[in-house]
Amino acid sequence: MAMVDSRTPTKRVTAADVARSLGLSRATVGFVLNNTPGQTISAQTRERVLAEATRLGYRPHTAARALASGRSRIVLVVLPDWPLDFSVRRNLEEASLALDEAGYSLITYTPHPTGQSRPLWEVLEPDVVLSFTGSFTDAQVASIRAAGVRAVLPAPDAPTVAPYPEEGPLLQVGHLHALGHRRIAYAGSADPRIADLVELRRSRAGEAAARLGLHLAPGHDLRPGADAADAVAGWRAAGVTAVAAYNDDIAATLVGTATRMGLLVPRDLSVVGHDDAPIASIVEPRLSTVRLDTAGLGRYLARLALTAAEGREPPQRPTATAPLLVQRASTAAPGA
Amino acid sequence: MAMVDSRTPTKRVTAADVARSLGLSRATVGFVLNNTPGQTISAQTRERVLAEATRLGYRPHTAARALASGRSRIVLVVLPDWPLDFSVRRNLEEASLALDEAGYSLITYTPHPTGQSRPLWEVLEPDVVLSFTGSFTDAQVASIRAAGVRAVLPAPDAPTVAPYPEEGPLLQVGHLHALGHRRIAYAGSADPRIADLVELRRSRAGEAAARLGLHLAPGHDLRPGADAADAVAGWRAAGVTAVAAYNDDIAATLVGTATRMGLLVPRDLSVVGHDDAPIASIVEPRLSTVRLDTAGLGRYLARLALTAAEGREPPQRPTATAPLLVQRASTAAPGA
DNA sequence: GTTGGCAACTAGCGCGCGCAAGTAACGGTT
DNA sequence: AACCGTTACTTGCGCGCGCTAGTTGCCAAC
Repeated sequence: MAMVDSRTPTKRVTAADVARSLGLSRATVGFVLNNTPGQTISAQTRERVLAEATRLGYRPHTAARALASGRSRIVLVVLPDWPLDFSVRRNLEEASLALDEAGYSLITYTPHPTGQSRPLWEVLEPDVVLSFTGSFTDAQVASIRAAGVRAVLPAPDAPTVAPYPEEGPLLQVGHLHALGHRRIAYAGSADPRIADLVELRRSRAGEAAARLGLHLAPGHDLRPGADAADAVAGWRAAGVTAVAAYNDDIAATLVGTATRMGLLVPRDLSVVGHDDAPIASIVEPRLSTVRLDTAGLGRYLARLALTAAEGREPPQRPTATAPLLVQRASTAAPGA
Repeated sequence: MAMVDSRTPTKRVTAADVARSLGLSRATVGFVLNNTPGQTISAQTRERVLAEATRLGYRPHTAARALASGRSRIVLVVLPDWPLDFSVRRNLEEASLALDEAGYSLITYTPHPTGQSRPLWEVLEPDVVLSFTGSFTDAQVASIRAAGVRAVLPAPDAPTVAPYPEEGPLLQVGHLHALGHRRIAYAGSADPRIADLVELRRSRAGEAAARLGLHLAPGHDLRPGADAADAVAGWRAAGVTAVAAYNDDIAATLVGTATRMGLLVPRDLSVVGHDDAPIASIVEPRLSTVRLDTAGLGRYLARLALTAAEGREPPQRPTATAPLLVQRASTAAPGA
């Protein structure tokens, strides 16, 4: 039982310590700890090494390993400037877990708009730099390449790999239609930084409506937490009975506004969210929403990074399962 | 003009390359590039080295430097689970810039709720690990220390340096008391990962109550999104008219539960949150909450990290970080 | 003329690890 | 008996850098 004094930090345990303590050579210890292929180590020795390593509390020195092997086992994910949706963050967590299993670490990085500080890819020397939004500027690619990073994703010459098929709006509209709603509107987010994604989801919702023989009532772009009384009043006047929202924040904002106006959700207005964020089950009434397979998407992202790190072929289309509509209390038949 | 072929990455330029190209020794180059104190280098040589380094595109190898010096020049900021609003992120950017000027890099890290993957402080071996929320669990501190990190902020033995003095609960209880509430309870989070922080805030609330001549009614630890009908019913039976919540998620969960039970917030129950998270202004009624003033916190954090990294005395605490009670619609006088 | 001091460097070790090359022992083959 | 292949290791170099302990030349002081 090794008692660690927190005041005078004990000198770090190296592979040489483990070797010395067992009367073995450092190389043998290294072979065991790395499972180096092409090396034959007796099962007994392997056991002893592993046991002694844990007993002494050995932790490989990342910098030394990176220096010797030339690979940092770091995947740097470059995030956009705008605040990330809940689903995106879950996605990243999942990717991080998957990478972790393979011995890689995922680090996120939001470049400064000013560009004043040294980009993280110069400091960390990651094996892979991956843009979450699926694009880098030419200057960024040049900078990353100059920093010695082998794998940049997406590769400038390769087509963009869209992690999200954006089928959520289809489920939203389908759900509302199935409940009997015929006048449906789409509520986007007014945040200009995600205008593209909002537009994409809105058009997907429009397509879904068209396929059902409807067309969407005029929509509004809202700001989370801001009062949306005008939008709600407008929809009511236009006979809209249900709204599909860009995400759960927007949906909850709508529900709050409607309640404040004396309306009853879902009787007077059905609202369906997107992402199944925590807020969806916190607010009253709890939000019907779309749950994405963030785990599947995250794993896909991880495999993308892994194959790039090891110079293998990128995986096929994401294996993520289709999104799922979670029905809760914010949607019902019109007037019910 | 060195043309870099993006396909076959050029071998990296080392300090030895710079030295060889000038007919100098590696040590001299190192002294110039590091501005090593106690070394006398002629101005001319210094110029030549710097010029040649930029000409060849020399970039110090972070891992090698970390290995040799024993310091990674990395500051790891541990972020909370909830999404950060824009002002907070701006503060982090500010901190990052300030650290960058001092040759340090700021890396943010959000630990996974599951805790399944290897924490980043084991991988990066940062010089400083800094909790943005001002608290670590004992397990976290132990893990960080075990990873060989010298400076952990806030230090467990020096709570006075914490960026957040945890005065929020004081404001919460004071606010409820001022509204006329005399039977007040505290609602914690049942999440075991933040048990310490929950306990700290709860005891702060208890102290505040005692100072006002009250003592807190028995509390409950809740789970965000889970129905808290039992807790609410118990409080009602005990004559509790107001609840201070650990954070806005818990507060919103309480408001939702109460509404579902047919109670009216704040008439039948006042609820005050903590953090002024986005959800606080999304739900209906909007939550009275405590806003932690993050203005200037970024630069303060940077200075805090820097002094810790270099073993100097920590700076004084800026007065700007005093928390603020934001009154919205979830609190009122009892029965009002 | 010796000494001492200082400016301006250089030689080289060590950080911890990965891995190529070498070695010793042993059993089986020709 | 010589040779080979396999197992189970060991020796030792190199990754790039920080930094201590020199070394050299030159000039001032006694």
